[in-house]
Amino acid sequence: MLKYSRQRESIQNFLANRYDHPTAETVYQNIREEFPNISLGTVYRNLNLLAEIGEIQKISTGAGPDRFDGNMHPHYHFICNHCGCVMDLSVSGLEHINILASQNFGGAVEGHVAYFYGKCPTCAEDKISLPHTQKTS
Amino acid sequence: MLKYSRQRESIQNFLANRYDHPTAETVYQNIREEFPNISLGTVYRNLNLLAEIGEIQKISTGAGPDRFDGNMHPHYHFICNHCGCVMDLSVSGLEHINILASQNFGGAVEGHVAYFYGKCPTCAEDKISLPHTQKTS
DNA sequence: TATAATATTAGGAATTATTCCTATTATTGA
DNA sequence: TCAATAATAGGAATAATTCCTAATATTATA
Repeated sequence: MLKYSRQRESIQNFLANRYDHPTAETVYQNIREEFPNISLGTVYRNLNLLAEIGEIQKISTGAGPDRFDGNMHPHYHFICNHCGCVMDLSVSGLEHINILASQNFGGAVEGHVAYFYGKCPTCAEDKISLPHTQKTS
Repeated sequence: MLKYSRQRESIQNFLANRYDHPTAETVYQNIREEFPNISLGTVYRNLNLLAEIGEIQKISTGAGPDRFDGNMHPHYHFICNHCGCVMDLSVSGLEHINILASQNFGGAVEGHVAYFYGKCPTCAEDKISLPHTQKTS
């Protein structure tokens, strides 16, 4: 049985107003301004719980720590190979991708995740070769 | 400049003959039969290096350790929510997915990864609710 | 073939990211 | 108001991976 907690509410509100897919550590640092004694374990527990009940999304990019996304409208993610930033990406035409994947497969395809890689708009535009600062914290 | 190493060749050969997407630890345990003194660090270094030069593929499922795939023919992966096994999945009709993702995006989409989730053929067939043994090692 | 340059290794320490443990505190239903 | 129990803080523990260093293997070239 789920009980209300001020810490969890604060974490969810924080994510609802961010569009940069922060890590657990970044969430922790920010929530500490309101709850100076909150522990990193509490942040992780609530992030995982919120993801399980479908209030937020967990993004495992395969490089670096997991990230979290408060935007639950259907969308994909783009990860810049250059600066490492993670951006929202709406892609239409992929509505039937699970059905495509089911062809010639004996099991049941119930969902998918997809990450797109390349150069983000800022890095693509830059003439200089230094990656621009990653917008993370 | 890349120099030949017997350990790296052995790791690549091992993966070329496996279809179960082993973890670094599993690779390590198996390569130890030929090289009893090989270190886990060497296994990781070579797996990452082989992945970088495109000889093998690294699979980050988001749960548990990374897995490695010696099959470089274009294909996707399916991860069973029930038993955790990782299977190859060929999906046609996704050839233009990077172009779709590029619509209304200022940057450059150069690639993507996608993982499909659900019940593998074995688990879908099972009447009992216990997950069947994961084929990992 | 011998030598020099340097890439790779073994072994283990260190780091990173995350989960787990426990006594205390907060929430909630009765 | 009280009892049941979910959630927390704080920190230890774990899992996965990377990093460090002296020794070894590979390779280009003399």
